[in-house]
Amino acid sequence: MSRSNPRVLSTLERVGGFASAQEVHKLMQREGERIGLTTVYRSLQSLLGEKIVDVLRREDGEAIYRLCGDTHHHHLVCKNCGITVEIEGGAIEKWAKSVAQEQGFRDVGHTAELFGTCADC
Amino acid sequence: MSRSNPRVLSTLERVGGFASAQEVHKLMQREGERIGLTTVYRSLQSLLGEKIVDVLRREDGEAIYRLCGDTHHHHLVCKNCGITVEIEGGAIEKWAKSVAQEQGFRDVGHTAELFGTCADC
DNA sequence: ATGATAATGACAATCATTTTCAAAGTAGAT
DNA sequence: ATCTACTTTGAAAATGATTGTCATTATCAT
Repeated sequence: MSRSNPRVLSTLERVGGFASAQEVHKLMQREGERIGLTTVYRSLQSLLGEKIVDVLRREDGEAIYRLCGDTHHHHLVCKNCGITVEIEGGAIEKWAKSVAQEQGFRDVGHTAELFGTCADC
Repeated sequence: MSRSNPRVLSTLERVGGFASAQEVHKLMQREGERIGLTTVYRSLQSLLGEKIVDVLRREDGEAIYRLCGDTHHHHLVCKNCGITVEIEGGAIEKWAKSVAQEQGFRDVGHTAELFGTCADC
């Protein structure tokens, strides 16, 4: 099918935080890389499938990506400045599992995000 | 400026869960209401500003709205048939609160959704 | 009724994302 | 090196949600 373009990954590494497909593309262009927007989208999609990157949504709905570790975690995002803290979600995992069982659901996954105002804002 | 159209609100009440602007509009049309899509968007925007509705994002980025009643709850959705169960989220509330405090965040809200396969599917 | 102000909706514009498809690259066999 | 089958690429068009525009319509106090 389609593998992820390594230059996209390395750019995202360099960013060290969240970036949208459009931003990654612009950044690469600015740095002289010749790559199409389509390829950037495809690569990010791939990386997402391989669980190498995480996706989140900005307030306007634009998808933003960033590298994620191999452990399943959640985010605490500042609504004001966008700073993000990774959170351990052990409590959530347990909760999800028990709720699922109660309701007779199988293969239950979950999303959970916290947002607020950080200490500096 | 622009106040929210009460029919939009009452439609959302009737839905009793999440719905996108497009869905609210379609629903109203099906029920014979004559209203423009633009007005639906504006009204939801208004309701959001007045904190009468909550907004969330679907996986594809489409914005979905729901009344934010006084009891905060979560959803367990079947990926296959779409059936939805409302879940009490006391455990999450506590978790969110404690995490927020640890990290020095204020005014922390959260989103949490569970999805899986229901017993009938 | 009149005029000021706000609400409405058809339509066009915007913008992220996806799809299409033909061209370019790659690897392996001969 | 040449041929062939397969994959990757990217330009351009399509899609779909959301927002902007602006003329028309409703509202309401005078």
